[in-house]
Amino acid sequence: MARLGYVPNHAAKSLRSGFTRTIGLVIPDIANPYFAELAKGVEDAAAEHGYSVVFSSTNFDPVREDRYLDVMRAGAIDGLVYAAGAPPSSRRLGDLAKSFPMAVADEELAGVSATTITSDNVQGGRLVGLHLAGLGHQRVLYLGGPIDLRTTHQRLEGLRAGLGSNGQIETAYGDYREQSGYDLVRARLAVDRSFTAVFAGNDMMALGAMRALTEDGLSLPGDVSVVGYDDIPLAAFVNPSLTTIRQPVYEIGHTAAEQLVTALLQHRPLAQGRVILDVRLVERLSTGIARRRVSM
Amino acid sequence: MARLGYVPNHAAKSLRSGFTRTIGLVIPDIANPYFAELAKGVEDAAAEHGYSVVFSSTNFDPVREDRYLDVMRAGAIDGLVYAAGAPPSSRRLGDLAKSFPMAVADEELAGVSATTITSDNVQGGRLVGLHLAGLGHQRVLYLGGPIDLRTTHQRLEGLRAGLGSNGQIETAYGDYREQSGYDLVRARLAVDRSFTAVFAGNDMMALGAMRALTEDGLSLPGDVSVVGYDDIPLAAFVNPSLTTIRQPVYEIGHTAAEQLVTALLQHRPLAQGRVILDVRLVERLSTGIARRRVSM
DNA sequence: TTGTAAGCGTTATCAG
DNA sequence: CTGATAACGCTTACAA
Repeated sequence: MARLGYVPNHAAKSLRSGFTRTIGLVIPDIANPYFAELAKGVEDAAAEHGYSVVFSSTNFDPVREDRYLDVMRAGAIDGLVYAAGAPPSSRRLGDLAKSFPMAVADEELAGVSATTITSDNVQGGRLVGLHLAGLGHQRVLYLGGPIDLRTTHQRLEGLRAGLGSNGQIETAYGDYREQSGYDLVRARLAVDRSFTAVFAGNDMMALGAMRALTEDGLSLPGDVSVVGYDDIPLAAFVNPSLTTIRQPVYEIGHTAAEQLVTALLQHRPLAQGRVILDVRLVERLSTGIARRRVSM
Repeated sequence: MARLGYVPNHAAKSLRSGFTRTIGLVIPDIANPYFAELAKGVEDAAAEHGYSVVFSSTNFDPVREDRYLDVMRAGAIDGLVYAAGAPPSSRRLGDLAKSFPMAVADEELAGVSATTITSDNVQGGRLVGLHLAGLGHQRVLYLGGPIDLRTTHQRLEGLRAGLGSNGQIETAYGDYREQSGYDLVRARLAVDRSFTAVFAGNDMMALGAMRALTEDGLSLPGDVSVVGYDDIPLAAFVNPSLTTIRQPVYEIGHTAAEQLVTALLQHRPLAQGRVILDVRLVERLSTGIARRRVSM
């Protein structure tokens, strides 16, 4: 009978069943290609199971985050993929995770014990360390991301391990934007020119670092090698092309949503596990043999 | 009082009121930076009015588009921002637009009389034509996007007008991907080397064109000038940096959602208007004075 | 002013 | 096994 185009009303169905077949996705910024790719993974996984995705770019705006908590409490979504980092403000989210199905992607939220899907940040750092050590680098400038993110420390930890006991690491922390990579390198060059390699917390900061180094008259990778993180599309196009760590960001999003949705469909609580996906080094032209160290 | 954290149930509210305070967004691919920026505009405008956004990347997949029609008919969303171009398959969408609040962004859907928000594609083409004519170019290779999109023809029309009566235009049509720009230029070079400039339908095709030209031993912009369209972030970073038309894509998304949501809030049908936003030429290093024409 | 009842469209349950 | 009924949580209208 109902093949004259009958479609059950969504609101009534939700009211009756308690489920909306919709999940939320919270990210810092959809226009950031890294998170756009993650969103794509989330949406694909959701669609495979008949779920829709409502997304929210928070920009770390507490107002916008709060609005989302209301959406959750109103039962407008059945679960949440949270990939917006860990602003100290949203500690409230931690409590909520206990009672609301939630998968955390891309970052480990301090104090939140939900299923977490990340890539192997320690391994990423280690691959960079091994690569640089293999090229003879011993003095490395590490341009970390936000200092309150765990990934920032994990990548440093890996770098230390990969570089070995002869390595000497200077650290500085930025905010993942191109300008901050530029600023940090300029500031560093003013006091210390002994490093032969820069490892940046993401590709945008690496680009900023390259800009600062080039402006200073240094050649890449002749004088200084640069390594990024993420492998955004830009990385292959800049000059010199950027050696970087490729994160399986689509997979991160896909896995997070997959875990969430299958748990939802089975009326089963989310396992409080950790999924750690592999990363790999993409070797391009921004890294090369270390120059002999010049005396300061 | 209800200030111990009471939040009205969303499904019940929707069932009763008939409105969900949610709009849909249909785009071809969220991982495409152009559409990600558009999505950001949509979400910002929606959030300003308390609306949520569920998005769907269709990839022009008819199955996924059909699923969306059901979501609409189920009343899960109050309206739709459609920015997924005009695949011939979805003519059905045209009928639906008559009965469902829908704003069309970025493209004019043939036969769909909804509010349409685009940038001024004729003007974009004209700016390119004037720019190239001013540099002495007369023979231009136009690498259009999909031939069934109106924008493809509008930009050509503008180019013709801007170039003036001395201009000679060869045309070829691709699919907006880097590879198609590459392929079209290679094919063209095999039969005709008289053009001194290439105008590509988007930046990705322009990059492909640059690759093909460079591989052929031509210098940019010494031998051939290249102009793109969109001004994606990559455009500023490639070598030589790409002269291109900047579309206000965030504005397109924002305006589309704004129109949709305000109409919804006022229980008023969407005006069947056209909003055409201005574009501008971003002059970079991929265009220069036309070389003296070499004989074939 | 405050309170009660009906109905939105489903689905699950229970009686026939 | 088929068919009527109640309940999901809210809002609006009407009665007290």
